[in-house]
Amino acid sequence: MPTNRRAARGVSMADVARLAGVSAQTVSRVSNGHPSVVESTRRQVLDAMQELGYRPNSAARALKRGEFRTLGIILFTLATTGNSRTVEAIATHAAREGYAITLIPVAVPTQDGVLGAFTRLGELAVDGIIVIMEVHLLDAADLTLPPNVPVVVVDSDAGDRYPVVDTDQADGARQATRHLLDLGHPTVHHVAGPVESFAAGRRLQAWSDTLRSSGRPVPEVQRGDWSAESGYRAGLALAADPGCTAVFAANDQMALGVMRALHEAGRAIPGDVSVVGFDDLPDSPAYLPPLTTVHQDFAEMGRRCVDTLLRQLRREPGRPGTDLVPTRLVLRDSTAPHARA
Amino acid sequence: MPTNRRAARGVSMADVARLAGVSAQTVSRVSNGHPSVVESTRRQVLDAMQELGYRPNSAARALKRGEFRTLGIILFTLATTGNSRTVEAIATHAAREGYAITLIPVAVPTQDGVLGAFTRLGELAVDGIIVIMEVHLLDAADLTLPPNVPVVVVDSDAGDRYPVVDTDQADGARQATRHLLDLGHPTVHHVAGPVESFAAGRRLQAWSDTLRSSGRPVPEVQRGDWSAESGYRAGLALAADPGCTAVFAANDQMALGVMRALHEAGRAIPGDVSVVGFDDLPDSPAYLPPLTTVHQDFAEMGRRCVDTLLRQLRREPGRPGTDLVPTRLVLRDSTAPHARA
DNA sequence: GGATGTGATGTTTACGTTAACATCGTGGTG
DNA sequence: CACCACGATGTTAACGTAAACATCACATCC
Repeated sequence: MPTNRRAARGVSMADVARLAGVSAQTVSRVSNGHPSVVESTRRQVLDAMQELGYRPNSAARALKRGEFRTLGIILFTLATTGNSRTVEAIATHAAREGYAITLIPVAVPTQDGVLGAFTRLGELAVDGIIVIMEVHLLDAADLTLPPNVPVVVVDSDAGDRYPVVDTDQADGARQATRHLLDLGHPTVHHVAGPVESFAAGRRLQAWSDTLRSSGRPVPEVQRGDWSAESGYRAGLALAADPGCTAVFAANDQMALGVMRALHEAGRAIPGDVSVVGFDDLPDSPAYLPPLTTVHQDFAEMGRRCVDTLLRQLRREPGRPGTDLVPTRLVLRDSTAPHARA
Repeated sequence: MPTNRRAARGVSMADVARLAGVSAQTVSRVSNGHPSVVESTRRQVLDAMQELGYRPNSAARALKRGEFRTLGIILFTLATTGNSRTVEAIATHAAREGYAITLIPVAVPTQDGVLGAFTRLGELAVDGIIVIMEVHLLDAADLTLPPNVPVVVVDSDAGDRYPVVDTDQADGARQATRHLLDLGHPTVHHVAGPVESFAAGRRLQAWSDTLRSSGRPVPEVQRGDWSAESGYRAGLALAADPGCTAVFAANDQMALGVMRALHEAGRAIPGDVSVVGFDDLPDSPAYLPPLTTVHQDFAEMGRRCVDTLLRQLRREPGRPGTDLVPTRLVLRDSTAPHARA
């Protein structure tokens, strides 16, 4: 067992080369699996590396190669399920392609203006950037995306400025609304996400479009902030309206809150009121009752984000514009045919 | 408006220096906010940077400075709330200290052995590593932490090998169990997390210790995997046991599942059965009924992780061993005094 | 007015790696 | 046997930045 007395910090190829009795270039070749190194030499070098605790300096490597093999993700928060699952999917797929992921959390602008150390995004050691938020919110946070760095955007309408990958929000909302109408409900109430969210806007728009094109009245919108708590507040308002028999919540968490409010008000789900969510959280089958909801394919999203970005990096021709990942409605127990009075 | 005709890729200090009519060193000084640059020169340099679309090459910078200003986080998944919230807290606090975060997802070993590109963790461009999992699981995944890189571990008992930061699992579980006993329940049933999880083990241990030290019987443990679905299955088993009046679930999601199972079995919560969770998810106040649970302070965890790691990086004296973040019990509506028969 | 200090800027060099080119020996070929 | 091809290894230079040192102009002091 080698005694790693010597600090790894500062062990360079030159040190390894000296100990192994070869040139630094040969060490480099071994380190990169280059074929033209004879087995005996290779062994010697590997032994020397082991003994000295050598590890390649990726800064030097990146400098030489002109790339970091790292992608950056800019977002406000990981706290929403959508974001954390998207990030996970991106990280997994990027790893498969040999890229690491750097997380760049941006303090919300309202939050006493402290932006941390990332006022100068250009200094980040990344080859490309994935932005998970509305682009104009970046501007609001006083951040400018570095020019000439490939960018992909999620949850935004920046299709003209950058390639966009997104869940097909509109189609998901349409399916949810349609489903409730098909069950015979005269109309569908909506608990929307925050105004700043592009996804929330698209879901809202598709909901009202669907109602309108079916000649149904469009009830007043309840605004939430994605949290179950805000859904609860919206639910209290809806429970007070006896004409409300069907609710489409813009995400599962708010649907959870809505259901609690309805339950407390003595409205049975789905007997009196049907509820549909959006996201298909892992927990939603365990809600009371199990929630009918729109399934988002986060893994596919992550895959497409990475692929789109890598295609730009490699200067391959990419279809520009917006790339929509399909959704599908998952039927569970929170929806039922309208009980006609 | 400058025409960014020239590709930013390849714009170096030398280019900026040439255009501004100064030396590269002066550009460097401007770039780093060094004080001894006269205002007029600084302006010239900044204008030249702007015109050329210059952005510092962080690889070269890292090479020169010998540090990346980046911390790596190794984990299996972001899908659990605990992980994603810990990561978010770490990222936020690290940013405040001027460090970026690199995410290193590790495919679970069982998952057809594909480890992606990270077999050689040593090549990562990070100054320190935070491991969010049991260390021995890393070994199982055939990964070796690079020697001489500062490491902090979360959710592990590696206290002898590395500094550990963790939630005070034992105390949280003790509070939960105590609370139920104090309400008069003869004993407390437990829905535990998966056997691989250190946190799950600690919660289980503290639960049974608490029961034993109070002279109570220790019921058979139900095993879950953190998911609401697994909690539901455990809940079905518990609902079948008329002697079960108090349940401590090892996390909120499983508590959610337990409550659904109890509800379906016609057991009222908290009338017939009291339920306590662990985590205090943002959603748990919206559960039916709002869940009494053990609050974890993820922000504090993230802060301590980063601080501990940075202290090692700066070679400051650090208290070694395990650093426990306190928990507190949040009382809501899912627990009530035992209704004596 | 010459010595001295000070602040602004320039020059040199090294960080660790790898592409490109150079060298050297070995074995095969006509 | 002279020549060439080829595989293994070595040498050189460059990637972009910043520390250390050098220089220069000018103000200050006796």
